[in-house]
Amino acid sequence: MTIRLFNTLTGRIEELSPADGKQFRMYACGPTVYDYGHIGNFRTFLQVDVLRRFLKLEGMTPLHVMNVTDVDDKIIRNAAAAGVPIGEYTPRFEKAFFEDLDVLAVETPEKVARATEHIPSMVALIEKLAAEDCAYRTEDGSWYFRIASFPEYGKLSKKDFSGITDGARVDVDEYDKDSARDFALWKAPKPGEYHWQTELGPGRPGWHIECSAMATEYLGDDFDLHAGGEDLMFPHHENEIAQSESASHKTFARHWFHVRFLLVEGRKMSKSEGNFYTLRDLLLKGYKASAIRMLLISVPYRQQLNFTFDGLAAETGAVERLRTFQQRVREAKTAATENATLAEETARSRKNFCEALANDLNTAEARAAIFDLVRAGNAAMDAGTMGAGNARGILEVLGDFDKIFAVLEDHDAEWTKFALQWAEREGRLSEASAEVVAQNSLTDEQIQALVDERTAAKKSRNFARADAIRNELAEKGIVLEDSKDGVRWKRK
RNA sequence: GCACCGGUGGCGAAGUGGCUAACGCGCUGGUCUGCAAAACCAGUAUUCGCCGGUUCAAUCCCGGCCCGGUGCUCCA
Repeated sequence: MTIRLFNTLTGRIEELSPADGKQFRMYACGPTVYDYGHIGNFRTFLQVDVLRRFLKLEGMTPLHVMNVTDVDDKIIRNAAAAGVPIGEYTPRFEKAFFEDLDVLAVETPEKVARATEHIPSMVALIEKLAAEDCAYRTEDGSWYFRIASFPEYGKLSKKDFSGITDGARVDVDEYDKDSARDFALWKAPKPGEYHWQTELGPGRPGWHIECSAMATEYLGDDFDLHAGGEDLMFPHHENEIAQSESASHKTFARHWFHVRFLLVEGRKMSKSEGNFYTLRDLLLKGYKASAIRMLLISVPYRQQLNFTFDGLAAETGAVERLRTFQQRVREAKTAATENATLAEETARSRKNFCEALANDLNTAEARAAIFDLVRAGNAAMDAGTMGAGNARGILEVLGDFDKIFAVLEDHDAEWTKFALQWAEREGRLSEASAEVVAQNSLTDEQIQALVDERTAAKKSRNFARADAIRNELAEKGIVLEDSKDGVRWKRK
């Protein structure tokens, strides 16, 4: 199937295919590991995950490179405040970041590249730029990119820089608003600052050169797609293009994929608004990992997403419905004859699902296609008209759905427990909601023992005792489900 | 200020120049149950921010206005 995706560079929806016909080479800007990731960060990583998973479903092999920025102004500042070298400051946040990706079922890219481990590539690239007369050194020993040497500057973000002054420059990542100016490639160390001793002189790399150097090292001068959050379009990605194309004289990334920001309860997420949430904040509040993934995925990437707690609760229910359905199809007694209508509906669901994703990654429609199948399947099972072939077909479609959405397997309880243990280690257990703590105050074995006692009480028609146990568990957020073949329980 | 995106039922949200305006949650009714819960089924927007215009026909195209958001500065 032809995959069509919006390309920021051309402003059009275009066909997506690997240049070499087989391996899809993509680069995605990763985290700056100076703090825990927030849900806005993860929306971007999740949408890139959906993209790479869909490429795989369509038979392509991704070669996906992601950087980890482990040296920049913020890291230097925070590490100094904590009184440790940056090399001791970043590992815990990098570790936390990858743990969070696991929680959200985000696949690990084929290659993860740390900035501090690629200094020589960056130095080589800057030397190349200097040879091309696109980079120059200043009195303090820093190196800058000469924007005036790259007439196409602004082609990604559609900005007009024709009036740019040659030689105007800024030396830090964070600076006061002025005009766009030459950006730093290499920053000379301030007194006492950590630095590398290189052919360029002592210093550390600028933020933009890192991605250019590492993308080129692993993917070559030109590759299929470059991804990131919408805010990175300018200046970060614009600068990457300027550096890379000035050095290689080739088109850097053919396709640019930008994920829109999310709002929280209708407002921009910010610490001052009090609506700033890390993944771990949400787990400690009792929201399930699968619901968070589902919510952040369900709104197409080019659309602003309004993240709300009502929405999160709704997605919990939606995931539950899908899981219950899968379980029911697996265990259903099938009819002797196949249901032609149901087979048709199953095929249509699968077709709609793929077509929706192929159409600029419309996850909302893809998801709707699966719920259509849930309804049709349940109705057929109610009527006792689902054949064994029907069941196989439905499970196959659910399997494909889950290759993208990855929410059917239930790891929620273990991730919640993981977050609680982390909070305990960090002395942050007080941030957990009372309900989450209560839910995890009993072990699975203790719960099962109570459930068994209730079943026995029911059998001897001691409903008072049975109801007392049910209430006791309910108070701890544990719900029971009576069915013909026994009792199931779960943490709500 | 300049540039850009969006405003669809109680909430989240898809979509289309004319056909029943998806889907999830919620709500209401039903099936099931010792009673519940869970599960399942069914119903649930004559209407798509406001005002004009184009058109035989507009929620969808054009213009203006109002509201929310984003970029222009570190940010996913």
